[in-house]
Order: sequence, then C-alpha cells, then structure tokens
Amino acid sequence: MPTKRTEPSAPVPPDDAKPKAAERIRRTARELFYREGIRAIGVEEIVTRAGVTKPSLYRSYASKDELAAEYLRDYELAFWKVFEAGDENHPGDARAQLMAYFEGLAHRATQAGYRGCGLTNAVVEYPGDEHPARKVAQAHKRKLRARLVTMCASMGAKLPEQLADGLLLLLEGTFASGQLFGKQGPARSLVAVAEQLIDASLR
Amino acid sequence: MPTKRTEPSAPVPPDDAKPKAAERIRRTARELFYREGIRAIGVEEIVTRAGVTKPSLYRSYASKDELAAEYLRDYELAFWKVFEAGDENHPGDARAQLMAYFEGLAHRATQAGYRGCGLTNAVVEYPGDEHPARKVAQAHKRKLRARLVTMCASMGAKLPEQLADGLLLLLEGTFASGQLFGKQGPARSLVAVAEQLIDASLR
DNA sequence: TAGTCATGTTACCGACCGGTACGTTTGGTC
DNA sequence: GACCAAACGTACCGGTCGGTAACATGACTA
Repeated sequence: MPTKRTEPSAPVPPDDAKPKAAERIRRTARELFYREGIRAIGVEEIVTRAGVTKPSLYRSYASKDELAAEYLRDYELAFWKVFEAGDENHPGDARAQLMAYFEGLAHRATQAGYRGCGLTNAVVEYPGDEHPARKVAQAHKRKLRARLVTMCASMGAKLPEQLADGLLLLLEGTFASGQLFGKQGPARSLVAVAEQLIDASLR
Repeated sequence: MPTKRTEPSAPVPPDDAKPKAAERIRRTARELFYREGIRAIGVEEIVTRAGVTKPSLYRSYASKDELAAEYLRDYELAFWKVFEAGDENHPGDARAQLMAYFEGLAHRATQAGYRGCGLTNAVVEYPGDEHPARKVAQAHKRKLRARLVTMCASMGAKLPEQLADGLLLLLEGTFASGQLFGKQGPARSLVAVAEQLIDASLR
C-alpha cells in the first residue's frame, strides 16, 4: 500500500463501521455456540479464540445471555437464506421450494458432526421462558410454522395446518436425529417421507 | 408400628438394600436433570435438595458425568415401560401398540412445561461423543430405531426401514416441538400424521 | 461390650464462571 | 505536534463449579 490512505471526509456511514473486535466476537461466538452449545462455552474462550479480551465483549454485548441471543438472531437470518435459497428456481411452486430445502437438509443432517438447529438446541439448553436466547428461538419457530402453513395451503392441502404440523415434526425430527445418528440416520428418509405425507394430504 | 420390628434372619436380598442416600440422590438428580438440563444443575443443588451431602454422592457415583449417565439409564427404563404400556391391550397388533404410545405422547407433548425426551436432550447438551451420558442416549436411540423397524415390518410396510425412519422423525420432532411450542403445538397433529404415513406405507 | 464397616458430615481445594474498574493505546482532526 | 474521543488491554472481583481429605455416627456382628 504505497499511497497515503485517507478517506476524504464523511465520517463513514455510522452503521457500517462495525468495531472490529465486536465482529470477531460475534463470529467466534456463533461458531463455538453452535458447535459446542451455549452453556458449554465460556466468555473467556470466546474472547481468546477471537483474539480480543473480555471488556471488548462486554462493551458490545450486555451479557453472555445477550450475546447468545445475538448469535441466534444471526443464525435465524442464515436459516431463512438457506430456506429460501431455491425459491427462484421454483417460482410459485411451494412444494418444490420446500422439497428443495428438505433435500439439502437431509444431506447436511446425515453428515458426521452435524449439530442440528441452533435455535432448537438453545431451547433445549434453556428450559426457562425468560432467557433471551430462548425467546429468539421461540419467535423464530412460530414464524417458521406460519410460513409452512401458507406454503401448505398454496400447494392445495386439504388441511394445511395439519400438513404443516407434520412437516414441522419431520423437520425438527431431522434436526435431532441428525445429531443422534450418524451418516445412516433416519434423516436419509426425510425426502421420501415428506413426499408421502404431502401426497396423502392432497388426496 | 407397635411391636419390635426385627427381621429374623436372612440379611435381606443383597440388591434390594439400597442405601437410602444414593437412592435419594438418584431420584433428585433424575427430576432436576430432566426439568432443568444436566449442565444447568450442579451437584451442590442435587445433594441439597436430596437432603444429603456431596461425599455421599461421590461414594455412590464416580462423577457428575456418571450420575448423569445413570439418570439416563433410569430414564430409558421408564421410557420402555411407557412405550410398551399398551401392548397387552393390542397383542400382536404392532400398529395399534405404536399408536397407543403416540396418543399418549401427543397428549404429554402439548402440556405446558413439557421438556421432551431426556435422552435426546442429553445429546444436545453434550455434542462430544465421549461423554458417558451421550453414549447411553445414543445406544438407546439405536435400540428404539431397531424396534420401530421390526414393528413396521410386522404391520406390513412395503419399506419397513423407511417407515420406521419417518415415524422416528415424527417422534423426535414431537419431543422437540413439545418444548418449543405450547399447548397448541404441532404435536397435536402427531397421531393423524402418523396414521397417514402408515397408510401410505402399506399401499 | 468391643469391633467393624458402611454410611453420613464438616470443611476445604483449585479451577473456572460471568463480569468490571481502571489505565493504555490508537486514529482521526485541527 | 496537540488534542481528544473511541476502542482496547491488564488485572482483578466474588461466586460457583466439580471433587476430596479427614472425621463422626450408627447398626449389626461376635
């Protein structure tokens, strides 16, 4: 970098200029919380792995619990991205959209080391309704359920709520079974079973 | 109890004479571990609630991890009892046996405060394959899966493994959804969906 | 009545937990 | 260079974690 690097003016868009430390913490927390669980990971380990120190964490996040909630908000964004990834390939075809997601999920959930859904896992880790992380997770799952209902209605299900319930059970079952069983787990049958269920619901 | 209560001889069946403290610890641990999660509960709280002290715990159990594994072994026994509870009402009818269990589960999983399956929860809490509690849980789930396969075969499924996979996904999904959603959760549709799936698999 | 042994108790350990007071560095502005 | 605020690091806090050494107690045997 040979020349002087001076941004002329404009104190940079106030949002964009994320303090480096906070972002490193965020990413590190995300990876560790997901892989090892929230309770299993101490703030010390997060800041060490992120190459920062504890006060940097507590300047950007009010508490470990709040950092966990933030992690889940990030996780949720990533989830919806994956969930809607194939939508443009199947415009207006809710069934194909959903099955595209299911296919990807079935693949991931039969990989060794799969850890399921970070949001569901957080609910298991924090049974009490008051935990901020749990609140994020529960709100997300309600959104997901509603979304499934509209998708099921648009694919012409006789009982859209019931089909959505069934597909949600399969989803959550895949999250859990993926970490319970290894590569040959029941998630391998997810797609076939979901197809059966949808077919039966249109009949 | 007016008379002197002296067992004449026979130093009581050696197994039956469980030391009171160990048993209290076992029961207390079981309740707390299930309700709050294993990581959330410290040994101090267990012994306090059980009315004993820590050394009593460590004389009967090698470590907290081992106590957790013991809790899951107890949990598994209780599970099979419930799972097979309706069997004598439907001798030789695997489908009716399974649906009887599903009906009970759907009811429990739509109660407020439902905490899912202790074995699945333990796997979520301990991602590492080496933890003794996780080993118990995974062994149990393999057993359950095998059992479902034989049941599905005996009800005449075209693809018993696939139907068993589907039902297991529904099961695990119910465990998770029960704690995610309240009383009107997707577990309410478990029975109807399972029936659809079984019907489709016989066709 | 003395001995034995399983069980229960008091008091403590080092390690780690989440969280913070306070000093130091850094980078942009004149 | 002088200044200043924002970002960062050092060192530490009380509390709790899982686990243990050493001792007291009680019940049964001889």
